[in-house]
Amino acid sequence: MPRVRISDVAAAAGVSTSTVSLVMNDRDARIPPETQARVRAAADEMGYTPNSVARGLRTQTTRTIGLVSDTIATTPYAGRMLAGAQDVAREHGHLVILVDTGADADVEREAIRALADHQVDALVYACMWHQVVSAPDHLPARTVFLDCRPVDAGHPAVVPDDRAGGATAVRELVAAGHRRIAFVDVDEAPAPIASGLRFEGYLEVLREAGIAPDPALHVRGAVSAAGGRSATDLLLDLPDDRRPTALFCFNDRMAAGAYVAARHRGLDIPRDLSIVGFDDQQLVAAELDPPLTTVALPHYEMGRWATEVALGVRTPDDPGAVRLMECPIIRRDSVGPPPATGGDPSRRRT
Amino acid sequence: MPRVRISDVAAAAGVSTSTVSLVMNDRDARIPPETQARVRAAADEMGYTPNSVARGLRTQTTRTIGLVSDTIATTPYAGRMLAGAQDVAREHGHLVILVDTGADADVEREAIRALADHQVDALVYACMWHQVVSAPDHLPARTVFLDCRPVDAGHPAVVPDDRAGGATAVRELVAAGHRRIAFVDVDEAPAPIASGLRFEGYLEVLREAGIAPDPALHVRGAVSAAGGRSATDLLLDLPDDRRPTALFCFNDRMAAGAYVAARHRGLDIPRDLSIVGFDDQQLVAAELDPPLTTVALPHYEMGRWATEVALGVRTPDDPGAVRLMECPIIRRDSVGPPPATGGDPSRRRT
DNA sequence: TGAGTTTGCTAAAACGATTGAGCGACAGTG
DNA sequence: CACTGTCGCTCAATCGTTTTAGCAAACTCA
Repeated sequence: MPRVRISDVAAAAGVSTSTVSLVMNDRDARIPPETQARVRAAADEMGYTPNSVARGLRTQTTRTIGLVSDTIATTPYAGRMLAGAQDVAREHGHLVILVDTGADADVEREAIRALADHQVDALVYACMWHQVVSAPDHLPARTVFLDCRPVDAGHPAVVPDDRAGGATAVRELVAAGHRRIAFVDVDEAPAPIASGLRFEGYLEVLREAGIAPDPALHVRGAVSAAGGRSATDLLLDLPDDRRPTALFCFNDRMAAGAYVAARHRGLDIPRDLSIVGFDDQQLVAAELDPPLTTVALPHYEMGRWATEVALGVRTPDDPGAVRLMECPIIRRDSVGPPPATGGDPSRRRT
Repeated sequence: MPRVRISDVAAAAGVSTSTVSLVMNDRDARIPPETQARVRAAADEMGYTPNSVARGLRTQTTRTIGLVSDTIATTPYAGRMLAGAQDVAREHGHLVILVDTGADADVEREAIRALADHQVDALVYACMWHQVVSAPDHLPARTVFLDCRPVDAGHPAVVPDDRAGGATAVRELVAAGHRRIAFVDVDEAPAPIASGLRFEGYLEVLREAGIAPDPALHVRGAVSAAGGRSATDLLLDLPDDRRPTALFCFNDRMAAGAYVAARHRGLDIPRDLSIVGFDDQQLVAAELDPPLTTVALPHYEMGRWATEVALGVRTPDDPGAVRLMECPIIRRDSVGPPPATGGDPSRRRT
């Protein structure tokens, strides 16, 4: 069965297509209720909804937004950004056209072009993780950067507040009574922005608490469980009086490695060692034993924010500035008070 | 700067819009090379690309496909289906409009409507995991089901071959020499389709190998590490001569729980116990220690297949039948030969 | 030379909505 | 009664393409 057009409805209701359009869009109050009712009845009856393509051509607005990302879709990591974007789009009657460029510049250029050709009303340019990008050319006017910031401003951007997140993590540890707190960092080059920022937060809280930072407590490893494990081994090899009682890990996967390292020495978490991670990756943080206390990346909220400003339903408090989104702490069971004695902890598990 | 239209190019090249269109679409061989070159030069110069909305209206084809899913985007699980769909779409010059319904029937209905209004050329209806769904009404003609099968046929569908996948997993264990192989199943009600199918594969291979199935070796637990752990505990509590030497776990998360249970008894994997999982969830399978041998769900391939048939660039070998996609085994380090003796394995770790 | 064919292009009609201008009927007013 | 306003609707243009039909000139051939 072919689609029903506005002219079909018009014929059925005995009016012109103009009238149908006017009624369907509530655009002319002068049309008497009876006629409105008649039109609406006909439309419902026939299951009419306007063809978006035709409408788009006429109104120059398609009720779609483009979402281009480097690898958001193919990776488990940041799906909730997409969910946030999606939800906002739906709330405002928009559809989202997603294109995952696989971080290929040619694909990206082509995608942006294609989205422009499709007349998306807005574009959100998303990255997998917090980074600085050189904004591609020919971006639509309404473009918002998500989880990345363009080198040259000009478009709104939202990223996680990694510094504050780092501070939150460390503050949790300090509040539990720890004073020897290590930062299990990544050793990638160039260092991810998040790394430096979280470290800043770490130092800030140490300063707040009057704890002198010990360079030996800042270790690095690959971004993986294995990397976290070997970095943690370095820490646990320190002499008793310098060994940390708590770890702030760059992310949950590295924290998982820290668990392994601790377990291999018979250390109990959190009795002998407290750990806080970052990212709140369900599959790892919640499944660890004990479940990991961690700082969540506000992916969903960032996705919402970006889409709201792209759609123009929200204006940045401080246009021009990069919006920092708060990273909340998720308390689970990997943080406790430091062990009473500095002595060698039991090698037996309870 | 406003978009450049075909009429701008026509003016610049000193021809009519018809000619420009004809040239751009290679539709009339009678236009002499010089004119073609002139038109193309003008178009390139001005950066002209046709407005997809206008073209869509005229040609009744938008070069977009709709992808509606229950929760594919918001969950780490099946992102690669999306990637497969995306890649195929791009290869054929299409864009994908994604809508995640959150498994809400109203949202779904509305989304399908909206996609139809936008005149998507095809629709793929994706599910998070292999299930039977009652196909919603008013689906576009070119609809394909992905990772689910409609109760009433009528549209092509593709799902993983869970039975064969189960067989593959168990065959791996049999090949390593195991004879007492347990199936750590899920205990959800109703049981997921995959559960029954994988169990069938399990039984099939046992039969092949002349091994009598032992009902005590079929245990169940919640779909989580905790569930896997407690189910495994049941198994490890069995008397020595009935205790399994190998586990086939319903999925990787449960396998992770099995690791925990094994470790708590001082069992080494794979020396004392071999384990194979299912799903190949990177974050868990690859990060376990030792890395988990598992059977992969062919999400990417299914996404590709579904999109190819939706786009009409591939026709199902057997239209009407549900396409079963092979689940390949990913060999890592959690499978080894059974322990030489049936005696009590060491409680010390190496 | 004239008829037919080919060449090189264009006019104009779609596609299906939205929307500003406007028209006829009627009511109200002076 | 003439004039103005309002009401209830419609006309027709428009958005930017694609595509069919076809025109005029050049060419071919008998």
